Amino acid sequence: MTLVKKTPTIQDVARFAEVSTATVSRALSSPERVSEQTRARISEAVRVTGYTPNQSARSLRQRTARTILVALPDIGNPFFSVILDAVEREAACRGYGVLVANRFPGNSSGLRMRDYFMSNRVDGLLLFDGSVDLEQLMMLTGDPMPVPLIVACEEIPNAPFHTVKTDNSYAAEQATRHLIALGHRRIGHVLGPRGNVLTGERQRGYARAMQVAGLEIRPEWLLQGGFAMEAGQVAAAHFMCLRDRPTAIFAANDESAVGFISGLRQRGLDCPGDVSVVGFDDLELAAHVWPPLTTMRQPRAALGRIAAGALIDLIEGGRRDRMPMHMVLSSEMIVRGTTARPPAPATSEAGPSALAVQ
Amino acid sequence: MTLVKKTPTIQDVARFAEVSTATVSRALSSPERVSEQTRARISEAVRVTGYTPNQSARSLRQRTARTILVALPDIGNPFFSVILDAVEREAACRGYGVLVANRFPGNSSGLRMRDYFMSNRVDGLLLFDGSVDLEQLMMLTGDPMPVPLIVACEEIPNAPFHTVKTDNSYAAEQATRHLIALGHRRIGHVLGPRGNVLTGERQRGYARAMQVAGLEIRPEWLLQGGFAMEAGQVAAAHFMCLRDRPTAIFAANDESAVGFISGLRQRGLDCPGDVSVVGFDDLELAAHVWPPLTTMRQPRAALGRIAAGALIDLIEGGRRDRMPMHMVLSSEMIVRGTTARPPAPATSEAGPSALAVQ
DNA sequence: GAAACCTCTGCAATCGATTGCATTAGTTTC
DNA sequence: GAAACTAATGCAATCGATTGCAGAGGTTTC
Repeated sequence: MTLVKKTPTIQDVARFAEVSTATVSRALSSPERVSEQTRARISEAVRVTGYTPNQSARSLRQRTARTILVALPDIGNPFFSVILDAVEREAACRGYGVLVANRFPGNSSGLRMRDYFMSNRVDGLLLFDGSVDLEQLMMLTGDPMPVPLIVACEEIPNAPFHTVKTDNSYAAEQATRHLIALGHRRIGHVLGPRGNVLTGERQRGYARAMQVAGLEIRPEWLLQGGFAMEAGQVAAAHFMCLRDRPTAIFAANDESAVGFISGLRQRGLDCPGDVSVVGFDDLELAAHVWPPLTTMRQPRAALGRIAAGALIDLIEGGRRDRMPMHMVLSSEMIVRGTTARPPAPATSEAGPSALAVQ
Repeated sequence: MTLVKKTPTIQDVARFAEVSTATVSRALSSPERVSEQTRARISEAVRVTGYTPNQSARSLRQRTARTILVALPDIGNPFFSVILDAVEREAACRGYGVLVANRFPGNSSGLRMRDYFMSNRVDGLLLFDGSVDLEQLMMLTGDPMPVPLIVACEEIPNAPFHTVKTDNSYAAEQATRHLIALGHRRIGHVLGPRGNVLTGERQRGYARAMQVAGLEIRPEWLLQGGFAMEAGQVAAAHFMCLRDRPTAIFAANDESAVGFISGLRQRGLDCPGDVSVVGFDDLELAAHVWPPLTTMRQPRAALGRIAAGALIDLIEGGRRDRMPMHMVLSSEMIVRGTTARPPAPATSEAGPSALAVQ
């Protein structure tokens, strides 16, 4: 009914409440500084006019945007989208908006982020993309780290940033130990994408578990892979070519695990009958494929929430700590249907050679 | 090296280039209005100072935020996250930022969106969430639709908004026809969530295909479902209880299809050996589960791109057309491994009763 | 050569909220 | 009862870019 000509401003509220704009502003941001009755008049005026503060004006004056920038390598990936969900929730609760920036082809991403900061559109950066150019980033943050920045999930080696991540290496070790505990001795690993930090950490965890158990790591059991389902399928094809196959595989993530299992199936091998497989991440997918996937759960929602919260603390605290802070969340083993004891014949067949090596 | 004390402003550029700020502003936004040499001096000054326009100041003056708000029911869902990806790309290309707003518990979402507009943080709204309160929305858009708004994927019935979506009903009809063409006569449908517009459209398409082919639709073959994998698994449990089972199922989406298939498997039924299943959406998942899922592909990336483009056109065109525009993208049948001819015994068994009904 | 017309540039107001400083009125202290 | 203090409010500058208006200088037109 009420045809709104223009969005109401603080002036309108002030006029209606018969006070100055300064008083209105104070009534809204620090109510204790305004007398009870004036406050009541202003509340009423706000209600009647339907006033909402203009964020641009506020940003301009206060030099804060109440917005964070979330940089992701791939929003389309369910791994990240669940995290983004949690980030958005946390930010919204604390009155912040969330701008998303997906990785761009080329390495222009760093520049794009720089632009967001320079143009005062965002107050802080939540970086999930480890591939951003380090130099561009350093240029962004300057020396005394003037830009609130948290690197999450991925990690930029040797860079002095706050990080929030999960215990990748230890989790990978646990996943491998689960297979060992089941009786597997010949265990392979589908690697993550080449050059990725996480790939390295998970491989290290796998290697440590094998070493500790005194098991052999054959180079041909390290299957080239990646974080996509296709990569898992390709790894399965390579797996089939092995003359001396492992009885279990630790895959770098759930998607490669699922691709790997479906690749096995296509070629007549059963999981977990012939080969046990353990994944990493615990995507929704994992519980619902058949057989349901045994995997290491990464607390993705918690990670998003904590990262966003920490970033906003950083923004509001104004303390640009010299000491980077590292928060590590722990993962959890979720045992489902893709892992089982090794097949009897395979074990006896492999027995001698495995012993011979030790 | 260069320790930046403060972000440079247009004043700094003006001083360096020895012109007024007005000229700098014009040189950047309408270069043809500034002489060649002045322009060169200003470019140089911009380069040296590292100037980037302050977006808050610009927004305040021009009353545009160069930002769109994308409202989603569930960012964590891969269906939407791929769309969001495309939206972000398109928006970025056209110089717009993307703020995301996930659905909030309660029905406060509409108010939250209203706030974004009233506070001048966003110029337009891309609405993927059909559950937003219609009244709150109308209040937002006012009568002559002053707020650029596009409803995508979902649709708000009887509301005069621009829409971008796929041909759900027709696509569902095609999916069902595929099953009929394979020789199935007893075909069931795992429904989407109750009350959802898409659920209705897909069910209608299913019903039309069945009618046109002269096939019976038994009420007990309409299995309660939803868009989640769990829902598919529950539907499979109900399916098993049927005394007279369909030989094929059209599931409302890929996730319910995958859940359904895994539910069948758990209970000893094979797909497509015993039951053929066709899904809807063509998520990444679909190609990589085993067997790979036959499904109707929705052009999600195209949808995101087109919706974002149309919204920005709307914002920039300034033409608040009275006539709502409806863009319909078409889906594509993707035949993979979950559909096959019906099993011979089941067909002969069902033959008489099916004939009797006709 | 006066009028009309460009082209280029600067002045200063403007967008809407915040905030340092000043002012008024009322209260406490000794 | 003067001094000191506190509480509540207003004035006006400020954040940084954009833009209507006007003026300077030059060119074209008749």
